[in-house]
Amino acid sequence: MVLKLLLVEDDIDLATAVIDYLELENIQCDHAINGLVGLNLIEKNSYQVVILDLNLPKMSGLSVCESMRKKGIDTPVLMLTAMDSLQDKLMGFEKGTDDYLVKPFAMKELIVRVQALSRRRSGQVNRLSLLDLELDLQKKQAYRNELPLKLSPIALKILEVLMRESPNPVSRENVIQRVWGDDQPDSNSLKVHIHNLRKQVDGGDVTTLLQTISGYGFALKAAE
Amino acid sequence: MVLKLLLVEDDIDLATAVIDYLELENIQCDHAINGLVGLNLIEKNSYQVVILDLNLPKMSGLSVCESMRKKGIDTPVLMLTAMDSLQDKLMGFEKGTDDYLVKPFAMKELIVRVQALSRRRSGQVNRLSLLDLELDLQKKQAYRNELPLKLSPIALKILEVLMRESPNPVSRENVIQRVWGDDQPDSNSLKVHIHNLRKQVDGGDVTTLLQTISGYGFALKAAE
DNA sequence: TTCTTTTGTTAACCTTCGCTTAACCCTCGT
DNA sequence: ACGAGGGTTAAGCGAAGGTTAACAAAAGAA
Repeated sequence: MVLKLLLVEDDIDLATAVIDYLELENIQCDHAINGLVGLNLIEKNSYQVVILDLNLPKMSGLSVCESMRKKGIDTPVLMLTAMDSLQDKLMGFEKGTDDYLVKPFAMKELIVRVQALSRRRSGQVNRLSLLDLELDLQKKQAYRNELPLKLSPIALKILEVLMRESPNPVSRENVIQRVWGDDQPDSNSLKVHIHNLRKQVDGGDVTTLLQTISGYGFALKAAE
Repeated sequence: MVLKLLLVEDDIDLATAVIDYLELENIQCDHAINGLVGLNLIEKNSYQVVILDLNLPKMSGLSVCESMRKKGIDTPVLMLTAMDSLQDKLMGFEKGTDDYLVKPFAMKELIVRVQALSRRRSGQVNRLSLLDLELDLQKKQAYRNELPLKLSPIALKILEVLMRESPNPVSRENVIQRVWGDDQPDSNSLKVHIHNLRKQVDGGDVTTLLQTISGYGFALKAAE
């Protein structure tokens, strides 16, 4: 699955170095030059992880983090900082930061920390389950009520994304981004795949799990 | 919310120190003396976070982490280590570790890292509440008295605006601006949405929360 | 290779539901 | 009494979502 990050950093040299390095690892990374621009991008697009510099023009990394949390965006945040004082770290965690990295840092460490943050939502664990719905990522096979479902590769990916976020909803854009990455179909392809997925998951005589959140996206959970 | 952790650590002094400190913060913590015992506990019980020492008798922290991941348990893991080499960290992240802490560490930092790890899982990131009225921004779902309300996207937005300002009133213009932005409807649309919102929020046999401030706008608060 | 099967995309069509609109009602103050 | 501010209701429209089938592309099998 495609990783997409946002780096908010005013030091151009550092930023390009990071982005270049990430590219080598096949990780796509947008860049914002200050906190305000960053916050706008975060609201508009959906990222797997956001990397924030602590000291930014216009709006500090902490404020950005605080604002996005208040808006209900819970994308994992990795904070970059020149300082190593405990106080700073504590402050950051209070505002909803997920991890810290002290400058200067090794590129490789940045990568693995980013991956650790995103993994919680993608990879590593190979069996997901929700009630009687199960997904074996090794076998690339899903089951409902022990019975195997017949899912196309894309349907499987969509199911994976939804199960990772369950019971929270995922926006259409977010699903599309995480399933197709950048060459996205320009039609109602998602609708069709959701339809097929639904037929398999909720097809039998069972409680429906795949819910539509009007004007937003979809969620996997038992109806309330 | 009550946090329940497992600490796997062979250094008894360190372990008791940690557990005592956690207790002060009202965090409950089980203790395992070696990797094998730890792994068994992890399988049997369910923890919000597991704290693993890297060097353990019987079975190293890394192996424990690897094993639990292979079994499909995706509880967040915080690894404690005496070493600070990049290699060790990389190795750990590969096996599915979520975070690292180098000994010696400040207790306070341990706490916040544990909290950061657990927060991510339980989705308690953003919830607004006023008495028995709650709004989960993640789930895009509001509750009154634990019961889910059926709200349209616009009603939800209005509710969010009012809850953020509660108990202060918000002017009509302000609500309209924040909900519709620039292409505003030129009719009594707001009236209708408020009406629908009211039906859901104050519909049951409960104290009314959505008050009209005559000549100005609306406020969410208990009537006086 | 060639034929077959699976999978993904597209577009046309249908259905449902949310939003706007307008008409009407109620109440209160002057 | 009547006008203004606010509340209620229902109709209609349009967009969002769901369904279906045809075609294209890719992957397998022979």
